[in-house]
Amino acid sequence: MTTRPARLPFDLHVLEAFLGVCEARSMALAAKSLAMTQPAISQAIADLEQRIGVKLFDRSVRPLALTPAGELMRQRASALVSEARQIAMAIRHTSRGRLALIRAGLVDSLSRALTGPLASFLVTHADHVSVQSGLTSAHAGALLTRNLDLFIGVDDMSDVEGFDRHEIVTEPYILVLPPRHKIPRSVADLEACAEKLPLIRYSARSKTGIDIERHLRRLNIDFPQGLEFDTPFGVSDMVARGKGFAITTPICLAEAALDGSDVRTAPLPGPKLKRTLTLVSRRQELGTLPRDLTKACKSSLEASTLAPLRSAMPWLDEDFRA
Amino acid sequence: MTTRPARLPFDLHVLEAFLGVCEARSMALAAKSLAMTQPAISQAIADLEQRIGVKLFDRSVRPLALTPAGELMRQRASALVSEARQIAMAIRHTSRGRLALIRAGLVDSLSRALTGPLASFLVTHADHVSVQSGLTSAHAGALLTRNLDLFIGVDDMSDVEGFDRHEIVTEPYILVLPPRHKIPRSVADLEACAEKLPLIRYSARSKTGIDIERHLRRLNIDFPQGLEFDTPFGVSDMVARGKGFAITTPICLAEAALDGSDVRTAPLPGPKLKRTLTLVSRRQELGTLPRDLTKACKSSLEASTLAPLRSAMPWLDEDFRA
DNA sequence: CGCCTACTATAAGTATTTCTTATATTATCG
DNA sequence: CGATAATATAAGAAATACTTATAGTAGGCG
Repeated sequence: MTTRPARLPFDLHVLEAFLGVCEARSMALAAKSLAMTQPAISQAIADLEQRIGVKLFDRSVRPLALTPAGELMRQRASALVSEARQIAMAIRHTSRGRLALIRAGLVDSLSRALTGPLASFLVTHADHVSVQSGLTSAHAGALLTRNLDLFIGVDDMSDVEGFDRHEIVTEPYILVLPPRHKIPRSVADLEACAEKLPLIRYSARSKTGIDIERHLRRLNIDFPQGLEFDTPFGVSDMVARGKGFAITTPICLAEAALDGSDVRTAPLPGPKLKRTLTLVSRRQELGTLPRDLTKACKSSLEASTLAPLRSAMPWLDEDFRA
Repeated sequence: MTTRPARLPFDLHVLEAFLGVCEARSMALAAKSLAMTQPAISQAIADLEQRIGVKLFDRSVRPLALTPAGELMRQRASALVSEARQIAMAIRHTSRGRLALIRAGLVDSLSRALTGPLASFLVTHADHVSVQSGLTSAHAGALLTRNLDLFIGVDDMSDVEGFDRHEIVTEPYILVLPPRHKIPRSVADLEACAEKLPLIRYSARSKTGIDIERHLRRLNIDFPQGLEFDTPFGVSDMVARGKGFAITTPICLAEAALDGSDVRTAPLPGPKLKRTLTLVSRRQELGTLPRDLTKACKSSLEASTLAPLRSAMPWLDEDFRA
C-alpha cells in the first residue's frame, strides 16, 4: 500500500480566510466580509496553525496581533492568493483568444509617439487595455510583480531569465542648445560652453538621466548641479527658453513637441552614447502578441517620428531607424 | 443577506492533481502517484474545467494532450504550487528561529575569501546551507525565481523593488602586469603598452568583464580580442606567466592566490572605475540575518583580505575598507 | 475593582465536498 | 475488428467545512 504523498498543509480558501482576518484584525469581522460564521473562521485558522505547527495570531490581546510567523505568512499568502486570482482570470480569457485585461507600460519619452498606436493595437486583443506612462525602472518592477504584462522602455532586464525582448529602436544621445547658439565640436568646447550655459538635466530617477550622468563622470566632466526634470518637455522647454543646454535623444526631443521654437541640435562630442528602446514581456504567456506589437510599434514610430527626425537632422546615423 | 464573495475556482490540492496528470500524461498514473483513485482525479479535473470554463486536456487522443489553456495553466500552477510548498517550509522553520534551508550565492571573486566565513555563519541559522559560487547575473536571476535566498555579488539589483541591499565593500579596478614590467601612468602609456602585451580579459558573461569592456569603449580604447577567462585565477595566472596584462580588482587578484609570483600592480590610468560588492536579499523575509551576515562578512574580509591588500599596495584609496 | 460588551473557542450536529467502488464508454494498437 | 487500456459516470461512503448554541476571555468604562 502506497504512502500518500505529503499534502500541502493549507489550501487557498484557508489562506483567503487568514488574509481576511489579517485585514479585519477580527475573526468576527472577517466572517462577515467572507459571508461565513465566526466559528468557521476560528476553526479554520486553528486548524491551519495546527497543520503548519506555528501560531499565526496572538489571541491574548485585542485586537488580534500577528506573530512574526503570521506576518511572514500574510505577506507570502497575499502574493500567492493574488497570483491565483490572476491565473484564474488569465486562463479564462486566453482560451477565448482574447485577454480580459492587458496592462502595458510605456516610457515617458515615447508617450506622445506611441500611446495611440499601442492602445489601438492592444484593444483588438483584449477587453480592457491599460497603458501606463512612467519611468522604465518602475515598469520593470511592475512586470516582475505582475502588475504589468509588458512594457516598452530603456532597460531590457537582460540579466533576468524568463522574459522575451524585442528591440524597437536604437538612438544616439545628442546635444540640444538654444536657438542660434554656437555648436561645440569637441569635449573641450563642450566644457567651455558649460561655463556660460548650465546643463539642464534629466532626473536621476530615470535610466536616461543615470546614463547621461555616468557618461559625463567617465569623461571626467563635472557640470554643476542645477535644473533637473522628469520629462522630455521640461528639459527641452528650458533649452528653448535659453536657460541652458541639454543632452538628450532625438525621440525625447520629438516627444517634447516644442511649439514653434527652433532649438539647435548637434552630435554629442566625444565617445558615442546610445540607448535602445525594447519591448519586454514574460516568455510564452502572450503568444505572438509581443512580436506582432513590436512590428506595429516599429512601423508607426518610423512613419511618425524617425523619418521626420532624419529630415530635421541629416547628420544622424544611417542606423537610426526602427 | 450578504452575497458570498466570489471564491477562487480552484484550490491547491486540485492544482496538484492537475499537475500530476500533466506530468504523467495519464489520469490513472497520476492517481497512483498521488495515492488516489483514477475517478477521483477524473472528477477533480472535470470539475476544475467546469469552474474555470475552459478545457485543459484534449481527451480525444492518447496519451492526453494539454490544450493551449492547459499549457498556460500548467506553467502558472506549477509556479504557484511550488511557491506554496516553499511558504509551508519557510513558515515552519522561521518560527523556530532556524531555517530549514538557506541558499546563498557568492560571486566567484569572493569564493576563497568568504565561502568559509559565510558557511560558518549560516550554519548557525539554518539546518541546511547551500553556498553556490558563480556569476552574479545568474545569482540575481536565481534570487528572483526564489532559487536563492540571498547572494553577495557585483550587481545590487537596484532597479527592482522588494529587496534589501547591504554594501560590503567598494574597490577600484587596478592594473596588473607581469613581474618587472614597466608601469603605464597615463592612458596613452596604456595604449602603447597594449601594442606589445595583450590585455587578458574577463569573460563578457561576468558583470566585471562587461564593466571593463564598457569602460575601455568609453575611453575609445579598442584592444584586440585575445585570451579571456571566467575566473580571477585564469586572468591573473596568465599575467604572472608574462602572457599579458589585465584590468582587475584587488579582491580578484587576492582571490587568484597566485603561488609565489610577483605580479606588478598599479592604479588604472584615466577615469576611475570602481565596483561595489553587495549582499542582496528579499525584504523582510530573513529578519536581521542579512544585516548580521553583512557585518560578519565585512569583519572577515577586512582581516583576511583587505588589510593584507593595503599592505601590499599602499597607494590604494583610503576608502578601500569594508 | 467589578461589570458589561465584544470578542474567540469549543461542542455538537448538519451540509457539502471529496473520494471510492462498480461499471459504462472510448481511443489505440495489433 | 477485437482486445486492451484508458477515461467518464453513477451511486454511495468518508471526510471536511460549516452552522448553531454556548462557554470562556480580553478590555474598557464607571
